Amino acid sequence: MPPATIRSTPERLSRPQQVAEAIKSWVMANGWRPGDRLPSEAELIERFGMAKGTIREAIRILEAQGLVKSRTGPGGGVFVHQVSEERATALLGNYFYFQHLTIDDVYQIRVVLEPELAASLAGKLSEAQLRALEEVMTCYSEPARTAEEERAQHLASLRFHALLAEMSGNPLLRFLIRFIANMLADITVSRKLYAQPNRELWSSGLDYQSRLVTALREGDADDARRILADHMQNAHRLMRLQETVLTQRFLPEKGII
Amino acid sequence: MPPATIRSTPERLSRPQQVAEAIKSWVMANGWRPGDRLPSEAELIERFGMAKGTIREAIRILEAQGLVKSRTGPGGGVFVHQVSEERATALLGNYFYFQHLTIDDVYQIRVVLEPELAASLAGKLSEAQLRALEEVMTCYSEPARTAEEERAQHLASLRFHALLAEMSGNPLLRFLIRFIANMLADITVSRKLYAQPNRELWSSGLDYQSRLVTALREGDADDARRILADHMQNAHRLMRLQETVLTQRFLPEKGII
DNA sequence: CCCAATTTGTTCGTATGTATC
DNA sequence: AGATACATACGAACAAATTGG
Repeated sequence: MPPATIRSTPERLSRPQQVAEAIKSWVMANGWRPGDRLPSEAELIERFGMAKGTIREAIRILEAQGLVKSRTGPGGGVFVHQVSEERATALLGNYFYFQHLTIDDVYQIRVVLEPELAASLAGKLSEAQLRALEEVMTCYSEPARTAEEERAQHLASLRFHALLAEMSGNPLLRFLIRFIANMLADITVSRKLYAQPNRELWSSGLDYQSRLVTALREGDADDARRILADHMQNAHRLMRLQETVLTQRFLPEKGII
Repeated sequence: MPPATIRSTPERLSRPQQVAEAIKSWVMANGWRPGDRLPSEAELIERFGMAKGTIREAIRILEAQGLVKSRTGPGGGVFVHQVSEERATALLGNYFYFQHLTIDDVYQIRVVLEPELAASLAGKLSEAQLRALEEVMTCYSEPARTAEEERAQHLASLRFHALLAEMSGNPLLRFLIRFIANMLADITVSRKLYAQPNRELWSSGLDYQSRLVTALREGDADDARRILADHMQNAHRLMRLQETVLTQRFLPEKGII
C-alpha cells in the first residue's frame, strides 16, 4: 500500500482537511469500493503521524460529505460509502439556501426536463411500474376539502414526478428531477403557500397525469412529451402568482416525498 | 438567544453530528447571514456542555458542507459562509462518482437545458457580455494541430457554455449547466478521450457558437434555441461513439474551466 | 446472561500557532 | 515587539457500542 503522503502546505488547508483529501485520493487510487474498510483509527494515526483528534476530524469531514460511514465495536471501523441521493440532495440544497430562487426559476427547468423524462420512458415501463404510478394518482382522485388535504395532494403529485424519475435509466436526469421535486415539496410543507385551495391546478394535474400514463403505456413518446410540457406550463402559470422566494431553510437529510 | 438544545436521541447520530445540526438550526432560526460570527469555541463548549473535541468535530462537519469558515487569531472565530458554487459542485460530484453516468446521459440533459438557456438570454445581454463570449471563441478560431491543442480547444468550448450560463439570472439553470460543463471538462483533462483530433466536432462547434452570438445580439430567442439544439444534437452524435463511463475520479474543489 | 475483546466515541489538560492591536 | 484572543493540535485516559464466546 502506498504511504499516503500528504502535501506539506497546499494552500492554507487545515490539517484535518489535508488528511481528508489524502484519504480520499488514497481510496480512489486503490479503487476501494463501498463497503471496503479503511485502516483503523489507530493505524491512520500512525500512518499520518498525527494526533487522534486530527484524524477523527478528517473522518468527520468525509462523513459529512457522505463518503464514509463508521461503526463501533469488533468488525467496526470506517467504511467507504456510496453517497446517497438523500445526502447529495441535502448538500446541494445548502447551496440553494443562499441563492435567490424563484418559482419561475424552478419551472424554467421543470418545463424542459419533465417532458424529456416522459418521452424517454414511453413504452419502456413495465405494467407493474405503470400500476405504481396509477397508485399514487389515487391520492388525489377526489377534490380536496380542506387545506390539509390540498397540501397532501400536492405532495402526492410531486411524488408522482419523483417516482417517474426513479424509473429513468439516466442517473443525472433522475437526480435533477427528484431534487427539484424535493425542493418544491419542502416549501409545500414549510409554508402556507397553498393554504387556499387551488382546485384548478390539482384537478387539471390529475387529468394530465392520467393521460400521461396512457401515453407511456402505449409507447407514444411525442404524446407523452407534449402532455407533460402542457402540464408544466399550466402548473407554472397557476403558480406564477406566488412569486415567492424558495428554500428558506436547509433541506433535511431525510427526503420529504 | 435561544438555548440551542439538542435532541437527546434522534436516530443514531453521533454527538458531533447532533451538535452540527443544532448549530445549523440555530443559524437558521436567528436568520444569521454569511459573515456573521458564531459563538466562540469556548462559548459553544459551555452552551452545549460538551468537550472541545466534540465541538470541533461539529464545526468540521459544517465546514465540509461549506456552511462555515473559521479563522484563527483575535477577531477570529467561526463564521457563517455562503456555500460556494465550487463547493457545491465538488459535493455533488462525489455523488456521481458512484453512479454509472454515460455520455448519452449527460447529453440528454444538455440537449434540453442549453437551448433553454440560450433562448432565455436572447436580447438580454450587454455588448460587453457578448464581447466576452466572442473573446472565448477566439481560442478555437484556428483548427487544432496537436492533440494538446485539441484538448485546450475543447476546454475553451466548454468554458463558452459555462460563461453563457453565468449570465443567466436563473441560479438553478446556471448551476446545472456549469456543473455539467465541469464534469465534461474533468473527463477531458483526466482521460485521453479526445486524443485523436476530431475536426468535424470543433469546427462545427465554432460555426454554431458564432451564429448563436449573432442570434443573442439580435434578440432572436427562437433562433438561439434552434441553433443550440442543433449544436447539442450534433455534438452528441459525434461523441456517441465513445460510450464511456464518466467521473472516474472525484471532482476537485477548484473548478477546471 | 455475562464477560472479554475490539473499535470508535468523548473528555480533559496542556501546549502551539496565528492574527490583531 | 509584546500582549491578547482566538483556533489548532497533541496525548492520555475513559466511555460506549458491538461482537463472539
